[in-house]
Amino acid sequence: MVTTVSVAQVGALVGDPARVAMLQALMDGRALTASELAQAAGITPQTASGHLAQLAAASLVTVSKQGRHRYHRLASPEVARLLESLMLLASNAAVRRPRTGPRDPHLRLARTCYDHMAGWLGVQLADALVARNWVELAEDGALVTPEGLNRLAALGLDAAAGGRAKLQCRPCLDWSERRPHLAGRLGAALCTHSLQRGWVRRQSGSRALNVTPAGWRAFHELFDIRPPAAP
Amino acid sequence: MVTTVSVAQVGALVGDPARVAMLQALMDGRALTASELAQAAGITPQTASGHLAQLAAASLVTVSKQGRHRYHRLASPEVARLLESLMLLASNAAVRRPRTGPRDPHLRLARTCYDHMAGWLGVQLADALVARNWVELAEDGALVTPEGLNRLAALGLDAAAGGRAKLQCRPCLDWSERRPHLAGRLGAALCTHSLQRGWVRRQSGSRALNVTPAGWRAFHELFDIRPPAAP
DNA sequence: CCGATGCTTCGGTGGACGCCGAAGCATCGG
DNA sequence: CCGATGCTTCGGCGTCCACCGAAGCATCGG
Repeated sequence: MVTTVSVAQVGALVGDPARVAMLQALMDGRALTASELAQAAGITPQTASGHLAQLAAASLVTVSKQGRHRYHRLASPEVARLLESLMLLASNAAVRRPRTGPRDPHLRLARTCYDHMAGWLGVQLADALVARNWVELAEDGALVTPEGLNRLAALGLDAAAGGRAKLQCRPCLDWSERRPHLAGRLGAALCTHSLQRGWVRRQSGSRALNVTPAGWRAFHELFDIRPPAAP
Repeated sequence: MVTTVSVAQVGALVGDPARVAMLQALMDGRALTASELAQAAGITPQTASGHLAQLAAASLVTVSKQGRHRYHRLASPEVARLLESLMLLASNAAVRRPRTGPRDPHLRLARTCYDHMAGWLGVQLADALVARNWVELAEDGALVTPEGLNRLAALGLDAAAGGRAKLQCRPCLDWSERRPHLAGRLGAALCTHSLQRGWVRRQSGSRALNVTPAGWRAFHELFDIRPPAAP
């Protein structure tokens, strides 16, 4: 097993609290400077520098220097998916810790998960599409039904995804809700579509998404989603 | 970030060569004894015992005792997927190591990947279904086309998957071939179907699959797949 | 040219953990 | 009842590595 050592090396990289904190801070796809990441992880810049060098050497993050800043971002969506898997198993491991995921109510309501929407809103959207039989979701795979393909195209979702029949889909188990939401191209298309129409807005300096009044109207009309009673 | 520590703990578990070797040995879904796992990892039984206790405490593996043996298996498909992600990034990190994956030619030709088929055969099957426009595969999601649903049902694949329209699908990047193969329920159905019809047989004590003469005939007739020239 | 800012490298310290030998419990076979 | 097998716990050793202070380079603003 030659490759085993490599696998363990990657594992060891995500086995340190400081490094994981930095990677999680990058999970929305933004690029952050070394100092920002150091602060996110609660360590000094010189320690962070060492960690970032390791992450870059293993191609988990990429660096681009601009002036005296060095911007770091996740090297690929695969890294984001690795972190997803990790967070999933982490909360499973904390046996019956009822309060899963982040505490910030904004984050719990709606947030980005790399390129798609997660949180309460993400799960509601997934449920709505499943209820309409546009999509089937299993733990381990998703299926967009023929009807769903037509309806989603009629909504203009295919434009955001690059044309008809490009709405590949995959389930992504929601970190805070512990139920699947939509990822893959369909999930990404839903997210960009919602951002373009002004249904949701990125909350600066965070992965949280704010739902606008227009957004609540649209989600209600299209998917019968109302603001939750108890946030 | 309360949960961060948990995430790092799981990461640390997959950051040790011995533990990763044991988890990889479990990746085909079989249950193995502590001694077998110790041998697979190249460590003494007492060391393995400690590792397995940690893995069990974190719910990455489950244990069931039978007589004086204790059988260990992966606790859930999510663990298998975590390892997939890890192996993927690990081979990426090994910059331009041309020879990816295992060296055993049997493993490279065909093997199980938890519940579906991987290796050369798995990738060929995926390519064939994509070429027939039954399936679309993207890096980050899959789509079974309406035509594909009908054709796969006609082959009897839905029976193995539990009924019509239960052929949810997801892509899984092949470890040795570095190209996607089919996972999810469709992938699992293809695998059980092939096993039931005697097209492939499990090679005992390994994740490798042997393709039978009948299998080569079937794969050729249905998907125009022939044995590779250079194994 | 100079100080300030962002980031890195270097050295030394401390804690964590993987490893094995030895010994202790269970279970099976006879 | 006995020895053999499978697995675990315990203790001590060795190593690795995250951490920070201090110092060294780059870049920006003036």
